[in-house]
Amino acid sequence: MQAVRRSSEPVESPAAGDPTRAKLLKAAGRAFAERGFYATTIREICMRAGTNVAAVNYHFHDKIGLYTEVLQQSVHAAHLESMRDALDRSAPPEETLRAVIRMRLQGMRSGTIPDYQFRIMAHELAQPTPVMSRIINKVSRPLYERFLELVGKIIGLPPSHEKTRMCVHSIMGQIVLYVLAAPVLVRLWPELDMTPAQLDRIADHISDFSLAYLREVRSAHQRMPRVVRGKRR
Amino acid sequence: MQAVRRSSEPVESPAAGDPTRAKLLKAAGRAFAERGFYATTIREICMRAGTNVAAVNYHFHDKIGLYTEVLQQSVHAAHLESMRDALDRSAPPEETLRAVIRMRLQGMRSGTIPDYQFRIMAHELAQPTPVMSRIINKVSRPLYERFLELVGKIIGLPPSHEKTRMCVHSIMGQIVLYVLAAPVLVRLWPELDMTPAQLDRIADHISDFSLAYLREVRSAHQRMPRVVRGKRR
DNA sequence: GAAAATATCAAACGGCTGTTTGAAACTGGT
DNA sequence: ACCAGTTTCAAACAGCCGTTTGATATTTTC
Repeated sequence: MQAVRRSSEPVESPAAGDPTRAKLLKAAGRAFAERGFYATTIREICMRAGTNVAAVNYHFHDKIGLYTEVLQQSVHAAHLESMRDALDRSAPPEETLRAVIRMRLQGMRSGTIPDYQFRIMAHELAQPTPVMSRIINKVSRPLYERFLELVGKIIGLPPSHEKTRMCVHSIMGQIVLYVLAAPVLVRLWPELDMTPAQLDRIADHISDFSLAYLREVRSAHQRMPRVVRGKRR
Repeated sequence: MQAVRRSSEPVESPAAGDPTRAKLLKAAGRAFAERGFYATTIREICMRAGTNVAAVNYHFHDKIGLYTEVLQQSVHAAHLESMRDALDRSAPPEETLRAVIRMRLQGMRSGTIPDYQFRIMAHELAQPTPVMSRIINKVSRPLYERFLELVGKIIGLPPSHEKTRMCVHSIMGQIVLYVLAAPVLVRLWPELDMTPAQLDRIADHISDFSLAYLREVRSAHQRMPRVVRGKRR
């Protein structure tokens, strides 16, 4: 009937001026994080938001339009900025690595925004939606490349070197396990309660675990630096 | 109308004597691995299997009955046996670790049975079904505990020690990343093609990466063994 | 070879899905 | 007080879902 509000509108503030739109985004974020895009129903979102079923189609044109906007707004979340800042800060690289790992794991506390993002990503990994590609290129790639640079600095190899990439993957994997497989881990190890203190202990372990190898690689180069020079891709 | 075949029946052979039952199991395994339990439709399975829609309800009573049997049969897959064997073999623990990691990653080649299992597990992590708990206790827990023993032997700590657990998680995480996040990794690093040769290189990297820290922990104990003795859980 | 048990089939069932509709309730400007 | 523009709402839409039905085909049993 009426001209549907598209994302090209000037208003970008999250909650001001449009209560039902904001309520829908909030409820949708929660719902999508819990059950994924396909399993979440519009009626479920609207019930949580306390709106009519038609509200989604009126404000976001589509179910996937709402989903897109939920992911879009999560891109601009504050914690991502701070993560980028931490990666760009010119502190000693080993220190930066510790800080980033710790930050990522603290973002796992349930109810936080990065927690939502991670859960949505878990659903995307299992059942990709057409929206995923954009998010990867916008969010994951810049972080990934900064991570490559950071680890490359630590081990003394170019960022695009295969070994640098594999080291980054090893660190990412350790973090991702606690996010994606948390329910399984808790079942295997009931004492794992994910309190802030335990998350810090886990973060420290991941740092220690990873730095042991990274230092080994660096000192191996410093002893015989001629072997690995070709900038393999 | 008729007595529905239940799993208590004596016949357990996978493909003999009952073509449509076997066809359904095969098609369902593929479909569930690709799209998960909830997103897979009975009609889709039956179309792939070339049977009538009612066949699923006749042979397995339920959609979830079929799913349960698919998971059940995957438990008895041969590669799990060989994995258990490898973990129980009394070879030097570091060697065993290398072999297990390599085995797990080679099982990632698409189309193999362990690949199916991993993909189904990915869906379970995102959207658990009531069937998951049983599978975790039957499959994951024994492997997890053998893994704890193996790593505990390497670092010289009891299997239930927190550090042992975290080391196991660090190794698991590195492996799991390549399984669960493969599509994202390929997008971030297009040269990652998952050929058997590359999978072996990745497996070797994970072993090297992990053993660097494990050896560090062991030698730290050997130098001052009094510090960490209390069998924390 | 007739009777009984088993297996397959097309068709339909109720229920839930995303989306649309057109009327009603608001809103701010003059 | 009026009216145009915007937002809400109950109701309905077509379509797919898992499951059931009762009739038909197939196999087994004696």
